[in-house]
Amino acid sequence: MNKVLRKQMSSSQRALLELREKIFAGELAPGSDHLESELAEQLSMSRTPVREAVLMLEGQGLLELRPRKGIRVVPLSPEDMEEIYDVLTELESLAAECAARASHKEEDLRFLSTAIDDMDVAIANSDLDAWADADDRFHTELVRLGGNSRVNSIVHMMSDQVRRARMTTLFMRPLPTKSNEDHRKVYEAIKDGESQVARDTHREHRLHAKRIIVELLKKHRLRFL
Amino acid sequence: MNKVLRKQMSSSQRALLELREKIFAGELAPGSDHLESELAEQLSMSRTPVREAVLMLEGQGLLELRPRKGIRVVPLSPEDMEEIYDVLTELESLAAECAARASHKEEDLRFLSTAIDDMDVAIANSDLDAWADADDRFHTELVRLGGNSRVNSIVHMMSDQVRRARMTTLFMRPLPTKSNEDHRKVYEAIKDGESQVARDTHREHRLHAKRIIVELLKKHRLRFL
DNA sequence: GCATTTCATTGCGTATGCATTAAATGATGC
DNA sequence: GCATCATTTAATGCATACGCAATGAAATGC
Repeated sequence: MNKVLRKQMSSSQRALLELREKIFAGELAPGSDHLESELAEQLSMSRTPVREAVLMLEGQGLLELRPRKGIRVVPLSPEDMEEIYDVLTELESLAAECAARASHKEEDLRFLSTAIDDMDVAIANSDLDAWADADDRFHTELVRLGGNSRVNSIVHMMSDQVRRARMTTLFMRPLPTKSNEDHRKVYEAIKDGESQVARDTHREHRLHAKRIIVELLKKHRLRFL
Repeated sequence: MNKVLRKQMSSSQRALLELREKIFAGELAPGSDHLESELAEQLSMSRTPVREAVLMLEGQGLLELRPRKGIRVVPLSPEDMEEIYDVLTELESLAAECAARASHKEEDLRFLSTAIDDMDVAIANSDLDAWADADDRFHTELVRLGGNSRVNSIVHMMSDQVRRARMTTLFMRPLPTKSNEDHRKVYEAIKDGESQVARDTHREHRLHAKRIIVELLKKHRLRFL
């Protein structure tokens, strides 16, 4: 995130952003507890804006407020992952359906196709970070094209909740070579306005991804991420 | 809400509850703007806990913060209603599917069947308030039985967002006599563990309800509720 | 008149300090 | 030793104060 933009930001905004980053980076470890005053010092500001940021992050499911026990970075159990993937499956499928129905012009779908191409390249280079980035862009853009702002924000919220865990599992699973076929099918369906196909294809894609992740977590006995 | 419990509540909690009530009751009108200090005075507390409550309510989509313009009670357009109903359709269908798959014992489903019976009674008495209450309980319980805590909280959030509008439309539409047939079908499917039937039936039920509401809003040219 | 600048107002963002209350510690009785 | 109660500690919840910055009004220039 741009440091220049940050200068003219309110302290609460800064707290929000920096806490998010620290959470995603694992700098604030999952399951760890922190005091308001401690976080305030880390961010070199008073408790007030920190409290506000923490409240918002609690609403987004990233922190848990336990008065006098500490502010906990919520850890994810495999069951939580299942919950989240189920929500993502339903809402992204809806988004795919709506995107197809909206009959977008091909140029509106450029971001989507670029993301798909980037994933191909990333896989060819075995570049997992690049793949994850492109995959993120695909899903973000898909949901944006769906045009439902609630779906959009919920999906982003859920994606944020699994962000940390995703980084971990990404390097444990086999290269997602086949997954881009699904992405292409979804793309084509949207382009051709085949809403039912878009929906069903994406749904299958997501259900499959969920199964892989859940088995992975079970196999490696990862209880909290 | 119990007044005794409220005594031992923190001011922020009280602010949260009372603002919610005022919003649902229309005492804070949709689209209206308010200053922090104004709300603080109404609730006879300082700005600090009000700010905290307002932040949380913003996160729940009930308020919109527009610094120096006022805190706006977000109004719902017909498009917003469509968005919300679409989310509810997907997530409640998922919940129905999961509830069926979870193979609950019949006694676990008692709340559900009671709610259905209550709707029958309410319809027989043409008691719309009682019907709305029972319908609410049905959907709440359905989602609870689904066992996905994220689905649960999202559905509650969306239901809160449409709460006001629902009250209005409720009295404009014909008595929902047929709708209880759907509820019963969903109930039976859950009891018998037929997850696909539960899902599809509830989905149809919701899609139908959405169509009715949307047409109603169009017909009456209700632009903001 | 209309546009532009200046100025006053005031709502908000943040820091700070105090009151509250939950947890931890120690004291007392059994 | 162990349980119970008093005491201490310290983190939170809230009120308050203050400065900044945005907004609207007034004043000035064109």
